[in-house]
Amino acid sequence: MSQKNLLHVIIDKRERKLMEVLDRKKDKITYESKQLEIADILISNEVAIERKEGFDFIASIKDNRLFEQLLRLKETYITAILIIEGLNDMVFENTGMNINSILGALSFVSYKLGISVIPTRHLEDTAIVIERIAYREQVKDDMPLLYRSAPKKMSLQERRYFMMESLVDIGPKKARLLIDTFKTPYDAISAIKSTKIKYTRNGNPKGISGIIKQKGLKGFSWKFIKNNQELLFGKINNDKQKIINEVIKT
Amino acid sequence: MSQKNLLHVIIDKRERKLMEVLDRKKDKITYESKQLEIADILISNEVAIERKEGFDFIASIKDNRLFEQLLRLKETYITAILIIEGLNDMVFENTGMNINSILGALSFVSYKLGISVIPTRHLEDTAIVIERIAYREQVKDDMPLLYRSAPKKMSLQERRYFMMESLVDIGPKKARLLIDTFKTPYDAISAIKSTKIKYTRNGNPKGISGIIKQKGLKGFSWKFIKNNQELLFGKINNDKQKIINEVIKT
DNA sequence: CTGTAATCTTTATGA
DNA sequence: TCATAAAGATTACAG
Repeated sequence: MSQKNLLHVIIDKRERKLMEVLDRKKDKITYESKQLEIADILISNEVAIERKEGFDFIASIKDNRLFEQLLRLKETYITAILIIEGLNDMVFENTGMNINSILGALSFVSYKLGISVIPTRHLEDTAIVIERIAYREQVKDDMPLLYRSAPKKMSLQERRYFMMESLVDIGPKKARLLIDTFKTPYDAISAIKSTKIKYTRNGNPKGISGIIKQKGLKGFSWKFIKNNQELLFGKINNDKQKIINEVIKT
Repeated sequence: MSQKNLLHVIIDKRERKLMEVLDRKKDKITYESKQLEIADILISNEVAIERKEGFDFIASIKDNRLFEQLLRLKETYITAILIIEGLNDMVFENTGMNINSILGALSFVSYKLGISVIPTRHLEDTAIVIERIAYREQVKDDMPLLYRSAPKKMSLQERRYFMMESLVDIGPKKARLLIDTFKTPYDAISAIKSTKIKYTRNGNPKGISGIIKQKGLKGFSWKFIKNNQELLFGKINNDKQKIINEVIKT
């Protein structure tokens, strides 16, 4: 399998060691070093690789770095590949992390995120994999029998959920509920704006009134309204509001 | 996270050992044993898993069994998963096979065939992976999506900046500028709402008019307004708006 | 990612 | 009707 055409890839500046390994394969593959923002290795405009060493893989699960990086990778390139290097027994055991979490993350990335996971033993293996993939993409490109989903940017809808999650006292569930009910962030925020806190005769807050209540949304109570009105609209004169509520109270 | 719903999978008759392991997880997952022609484990009508132990994985590369099986798997099920079990250094070394061939096959299956490869250490890991995937497919179908782990301990002001950053075509600088100018997210969003896009005589968008323009904020173009109005308020009838803008154009 | 702890909502109950 | 307690969800945090 002689390769007349030299393979060529782009490698992130920080991957010094990988370059050293590739230097020993000069006759087969060349590279250029650039400052890459998203991937570690670029095979083509469509194929990008993120490389993670075993320990860093685990660490990146904890701080959510892994999913952020991989989602960006997937958004940007048609084919996103994750090479996990040296994920051996030792790595699994020498982390205070739950095995379920590690395997769960692995499964999620591979089967739910649709990112190609390739395990290797060490950097030398990784270099081989890179060379193989570059060969397929750049030389043996005559095999188009695979269908891969086009890069998927975050949809508007996802971004709307996303936006509501920057409120306080909220998580994915409530964020979704708000957008699903009110359709747009503006309408959701307007709903919060128009919501009033009800008070008991003794002056204790108890429940809310307004469109959110009317729609029967669960999980939104006076504390949520109070905190988020402050966030969204600034300090509110609660005394004044309280009086009003006394009057309009049903 | 109590699982009221019991997970259920179908396992090929020959996978005796796997069943033994799953028997110890009776409270979480049940299975039925059937004669399966194509896959080893069936999670649903759409998701099927092929399980291969390290040595058999290598052996199946040699005799071409691997690609035959996996291609059939991919043809039959929407999501095809390959669990490679115990592919450790020993397996790599104790086979007369070229390392390049093994890694090449691995790469091919994962990135070119588009099959989800999940490496595990042993059968126990495999059982966990099966349970995790079944859980996602059968219970957690209403995906939490990608949600950003919003920094919970943030001052109100920081959170306002943060909220603006979930707009499109914006970064930390513009987000800050918006809040510093309009004080609250609601006022900032209202400013975007009331902003109009100006058009040239030929009907091409050019510049904006409104409070944002008046305040002299830099970096907010008609594209920014258009994209974020869509995000915040939903589709806008641009034709109608265009006409209005023609009239009010300064 | 997962599992568990902390927190908040809602429902139930008694005064 | 209000206040309190228990039950049920959701979110926060650590690993």
